[in-house]
Amino acid sequence: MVDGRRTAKRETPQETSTHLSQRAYERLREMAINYRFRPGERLNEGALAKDLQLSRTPLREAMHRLVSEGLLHLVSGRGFFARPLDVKEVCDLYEARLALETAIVRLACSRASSDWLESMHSYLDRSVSAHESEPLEHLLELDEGFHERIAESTGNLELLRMLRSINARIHFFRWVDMQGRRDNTQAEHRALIAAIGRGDAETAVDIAHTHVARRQDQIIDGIREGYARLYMGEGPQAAGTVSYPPSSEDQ
Amino acid sequence: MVDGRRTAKRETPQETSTHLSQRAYERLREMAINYRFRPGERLNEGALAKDLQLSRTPLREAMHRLVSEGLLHLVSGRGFFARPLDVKEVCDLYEARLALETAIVRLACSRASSDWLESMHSYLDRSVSAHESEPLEHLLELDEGFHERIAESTGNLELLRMLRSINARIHFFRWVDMQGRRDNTQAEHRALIAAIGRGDAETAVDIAHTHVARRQDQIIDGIREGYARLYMGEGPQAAGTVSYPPSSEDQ
DNA sequence: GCATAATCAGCTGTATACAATATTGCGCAC
DNA sequence: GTGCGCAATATTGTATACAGCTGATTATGC
Repeated sequence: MVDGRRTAKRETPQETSTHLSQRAYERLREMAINYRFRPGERLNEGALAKDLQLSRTPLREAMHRLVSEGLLHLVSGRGFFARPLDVKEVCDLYEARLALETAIVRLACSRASSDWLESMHSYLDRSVSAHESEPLEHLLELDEGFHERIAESTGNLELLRMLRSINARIHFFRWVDMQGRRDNTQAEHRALIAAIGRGDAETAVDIAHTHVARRQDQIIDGIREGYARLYMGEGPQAAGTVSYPPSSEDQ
Repeated sequence: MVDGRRTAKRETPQETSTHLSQRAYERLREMAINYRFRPGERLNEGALAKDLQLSRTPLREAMHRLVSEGLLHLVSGRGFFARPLDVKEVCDLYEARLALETAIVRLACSRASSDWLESMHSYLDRSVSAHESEPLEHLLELDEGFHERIAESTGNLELLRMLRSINARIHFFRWVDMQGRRDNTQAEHRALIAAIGRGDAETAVDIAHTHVARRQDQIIDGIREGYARLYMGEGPQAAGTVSYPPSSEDQ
């Protein structure tokens, strides 16, 4: 009666990762990023474990990692919570992203290889062909990919890691924001790559700055809209305990 | 025979944190930051758990968090490893720190309150009095504290968090570096605060940049020295399995 | 009826059990 | 001696057991 689980796992043959805690991490991360949990919702380990078909041990390991990444909260004695919709936090993240992106672009200007420039042009070509037809989600991924590739071009894995971590946490808000206006960022992206190609740091930084900062202005509205979207109608879960946020400190 | 542990815990009365996984996290973090483990060393969960007087469950939870923070590595099927001494990684971290610090100082210029400026002056006064007498470790903490306070002044918790994370990972190398020369950074710190106080972003950024970048030059030597220090004589552990590094990619 | 106390179910945090895998040590051929 | 294969051993990854705490619900006094 003990070992049935381990073999049952094999019944679903296309398991991607060997370890359950890793699988749990990936799935929970996706859920947290997209606010599949209601903001501030308390997460029941038993129920989640059953859902994901594993035991609480690897589940909790995954959850601890997500706490480190700011995607879940842990309250002593009360367990894990989905991150709340925190306006201050999102603003901080946007500001941090702006700082990062600026530094990354500046570095890219002095390091971008011609191979890389070529690959970016073809990346943008592919993005163009995708533009109006694709679902929003995919367009956003293309945009994130664009900026992460610039980070990769610096060769600095830590900057890339930080950018990815921030992108994960603001992903949902950018998605909400994009629903309002599907504006075309293609031209700006081209100009940015051109400037990087010329090694023109001042222009490149200026473009990147404007590009990122423009959204920052609108983001607070976006968060409000996100609130509405999650609590009215189309929340990802059916009937919900709208439970206690850990209520850190602000607003 | 099962419940003895829970009460045994109380025998050491000055327990700071309620949860064992939290305690394990704090202790392991300190150990990882200071390379109390040999670089790349495989960490035996059973032995560690016995050392820390807890079971493997909370220990592994703590370790997963440290993996997220780049202080441990996890290799599928082989367990947890101390981070290796990775020259490329440390260089990346220094570069990222430079970028962060620049952005932080720029923000601080437009946000620093007079209260904050006053508190910084008294912080520097206290640091002066400590200077030549204190152990290196304490001087380094003062320096880290100085920079983290500037980050706090921006009000941006994410920038602060990122700075702290980086500082933890380069702490050891700064320590090694300081052993070479106990140079006086007081004057630069004063000048930096003064520039921030005037809202003079260009000067402030320039000071911060020089201040951080200067060390970057010397850091590679520092890492080499760190190698020597850890492998020759004074390693923190007595007789050791100098076992397999996960051998990521470089050098 | 309202506030407070007592009970109870549910959940978390930790320890332990156990199967599968990795590593070590040994014998043996060469 | 050196390299290979196999047995024994150790260690990981996961499941389960269980004590104590949290929050809720019911009971009780006024």
